[in-house]
Amino acid sequence: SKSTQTKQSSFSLKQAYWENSLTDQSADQQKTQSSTKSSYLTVISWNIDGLDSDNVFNRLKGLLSLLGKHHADVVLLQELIPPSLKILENIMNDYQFLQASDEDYFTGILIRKDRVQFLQSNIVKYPTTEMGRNLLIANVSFLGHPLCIMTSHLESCKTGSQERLNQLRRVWKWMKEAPGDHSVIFGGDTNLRDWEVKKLGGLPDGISDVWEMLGKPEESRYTWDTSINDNNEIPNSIRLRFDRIFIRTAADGAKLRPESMTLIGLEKLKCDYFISDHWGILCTFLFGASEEQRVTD
Amino acid sequence: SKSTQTKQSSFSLKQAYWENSLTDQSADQQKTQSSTKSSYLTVISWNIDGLDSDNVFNRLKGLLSLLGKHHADVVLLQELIPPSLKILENIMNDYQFLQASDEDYFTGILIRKDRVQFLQSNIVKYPTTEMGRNLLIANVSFLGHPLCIMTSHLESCKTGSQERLNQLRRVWKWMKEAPGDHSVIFGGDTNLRDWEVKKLGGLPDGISDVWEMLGKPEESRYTWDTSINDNNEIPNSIRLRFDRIFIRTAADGAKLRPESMTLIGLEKLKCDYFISDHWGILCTFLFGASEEQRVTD
DNA sequence: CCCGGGAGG
DNA sequence: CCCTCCCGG
Repeated sequence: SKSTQTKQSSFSLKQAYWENSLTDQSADQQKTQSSTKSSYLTVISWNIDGLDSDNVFNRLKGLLSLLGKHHADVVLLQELIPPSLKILENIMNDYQFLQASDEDYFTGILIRKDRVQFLQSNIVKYPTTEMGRNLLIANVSFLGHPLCIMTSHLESCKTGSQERLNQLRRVWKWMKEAPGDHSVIFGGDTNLRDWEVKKLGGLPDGISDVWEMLGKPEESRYTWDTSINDNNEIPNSIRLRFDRIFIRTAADGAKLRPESMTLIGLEKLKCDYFISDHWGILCTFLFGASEEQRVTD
Repeated sequence: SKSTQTKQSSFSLKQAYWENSLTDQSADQQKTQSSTKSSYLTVISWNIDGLDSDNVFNRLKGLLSLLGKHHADVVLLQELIPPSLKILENIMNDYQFLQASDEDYFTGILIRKDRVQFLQSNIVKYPTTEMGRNLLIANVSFLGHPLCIMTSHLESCKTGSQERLNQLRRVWKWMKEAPGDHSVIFGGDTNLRDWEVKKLGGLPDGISDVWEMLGKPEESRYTWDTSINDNNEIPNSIRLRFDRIFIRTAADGAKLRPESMTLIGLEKLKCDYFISDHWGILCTFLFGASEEQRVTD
């Protein structure tokens, strides 16, 4: 019956999320993954391609499996759609959900409740977007550190360049104007091409690109890569670094420092499809002493 | 019979050219048009849209009619094609013809033999053109003044911007490096947008845009204007100053000075079509004293 | 030879 | 959500 199927489906999704969840014990042995006690802040940013209606169930299951496995402190999602959001909310009940809209597709910030304390949130409009895009901001506290978390899905396509750069300037402005005691992390699908950032004169003072800070590792460069990802059936091999993490360290207090960045969602599902046409970014951060100081401790 | 038709057609074209030719007497009364004795140098530059195969005969007849009427000293044509060139050469036998190629479409310089003495010519390649474009140069003598005449059809379309600017730099370089005793006139279809010239830092020292020198007259600004010209059936009204005349005055000797610029080909033919999708530019120049000196003579 | 949108690769 | 080509406006 439909009812039985639905229950089975629901169970299957719950299982995908919870069966892979790391116990605190196993997580403690893996510094790039989160446990209740870890001092690492872990962040995932991922455009989950909610506009693609193919293999939705399998992809959602794959997504839940990876989100359960990594159990990140903060999850930034782009292209959420109402039905998927509802399911994620229902299953990932250890997270607090913030959403930037409730119609069409939108971004969300997921906060792991046992690790991160929610303080307040804000939705910033892009006045000239033609695609309903905006900036979602959450102020939170992590191990006593005030954090400003932001996500956005900047205007898409090459033709959206002008508007995209308007939006990027606005993002950077909000990052710069966040309270001085806050560390600021922006993660999202920027749709940026490198020449566009160059056109703006590069990153503004005080804002850094986490991928660059980590030495531009080639293996986590391209987050949209049709040489591997064939969800969109694009015959040409095109690789772009659409998804980016920016940080601004707090003026006072412990300094936020990126430790690692890896891509997730690289494995094909059994249905011969990827979870999304974008890879996800999994990023870890530490507060406090510099690398040198920490090593000599 | 076909033979009769051809003869009639040929006669019709010859008539179009010669019947409108000004006599020296009437021309002397119109300073903007050329007579054998006039000290005005008259130049026409025109992209005659050889790639449009509609109404070819009528358009050629209209072209010949206008070229006969103005009887310019120098005619710079873009988008000549072999069959049209052959006809023009045959009928306009009072001109010497230079052509930049003999296949596809190409530019030409027509020199009125009783007024302008041909010295030499040169074809300069654009190494990276994807449209077979080049620069055609003629060194001539007009009333004892050495002149360097240039024409080109720079890379077309918005997408050709980068290559077009490469070509423009090359044109300007050749203008600057012409012998110091020569006045240099470039006329052609530059396909330029104003922002592109701005991007290059404006016109280089020593090179002037004739339309600007004449005070930017609004009535001869746009040489490609779909608000009037419907040859291309473009419903949007778009007006661009694609066709331009540049000059560089000689370092020594009499200085070349533009006197007037008007657009030609603005009238529709009986077949409800224009001669070209571009207007032609008719320009007059004078050598010698400045305006003030000449007036007080 | 403008612009934008849609299809196909 | 890449690119190019084609078509209609």
